[in-house]
Amino acid sequence: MLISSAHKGMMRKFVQNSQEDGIDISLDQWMVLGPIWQLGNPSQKQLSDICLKDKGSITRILDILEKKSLVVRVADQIDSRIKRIVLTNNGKELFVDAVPIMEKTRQQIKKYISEEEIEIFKKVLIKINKSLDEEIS
Amino acid sequence: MLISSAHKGMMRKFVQNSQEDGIDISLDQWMVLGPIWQLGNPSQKQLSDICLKDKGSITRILDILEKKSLVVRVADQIDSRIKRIVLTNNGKELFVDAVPIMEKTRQQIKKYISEEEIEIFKKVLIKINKSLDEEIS
DNA sequence: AATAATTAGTTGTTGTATCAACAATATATT
DNA sequence: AATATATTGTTGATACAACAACTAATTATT
Repeated sequence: MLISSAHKGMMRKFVQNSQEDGIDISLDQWMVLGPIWQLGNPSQKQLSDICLKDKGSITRILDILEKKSLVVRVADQIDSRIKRIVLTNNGKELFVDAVPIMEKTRQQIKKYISEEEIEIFKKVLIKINKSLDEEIS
Repeated sequence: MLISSAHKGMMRKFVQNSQEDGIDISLDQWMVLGPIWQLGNPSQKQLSDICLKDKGSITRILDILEKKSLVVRVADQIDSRIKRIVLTNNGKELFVDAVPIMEKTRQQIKKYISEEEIEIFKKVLIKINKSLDEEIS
């Protein structure tokens, strides 16, 4: 319950901050856009692995990002099953604009939390994720 | 990202455990069913407050729960705007069956985590939620 | 008592999630 | 080379989210 609430709250906060700065993007769209930036021109498969989202979800988020002309799909020359995702100039701009908002949100959230606490917090999250992975396999 | 991943993983785990035991319920449905049990016959407003969900979401989840005949809506005698949510016998049964699954899931997740770590983890989550509340008001 | 403001619940819209079925292309097997 | 298997992406179904517009009923105001 607490996790759910914190998770939701953080998402809401980020979107809210973005809108205050006139950027129209959802957190999910952001969470896909980020990895596209970092990975170069990833395939949708890579994105779905990194973003922890279903292929189907990625397809639909990319549909939206493409409609907003932030991104284009380019068929891979070698393996024509693969579509590589390329940021448009629009997309790059938006990304650059959004970075400080991300940072601002992070600061707002961490305001009352010490470094040690954050370390332990992260450790626990990682452990939780590890336990879950174990059971799945 | 970590929080998102842990949150998703835990939800998945619970649903998976439920299905293994032949119970067909989503975590969201469960998260509404629980409070109905605890609060007696709550109004939908109470549910939406406690579950941290929109009124609209509650309406639709209850639609589903009613279709599965786990729950019925009963108009309040005094204030006829209010609908009180009542568990059917089916609903009560399912609830009782699901409790040990919840517990099992909790144990699986906490396996490698010490009590102290959990305490700090909770504290951080509460702080995060508090920071977020602050900014909203 | 009549009107205004508030509250409870429903419904529509848009965005997203998972799951499953499917098409197209690549790779492995024999 | 022909068939079987696996992989990538799309699509449809169902479940959920936030937000906003709306109805019906209750409470406050004047």
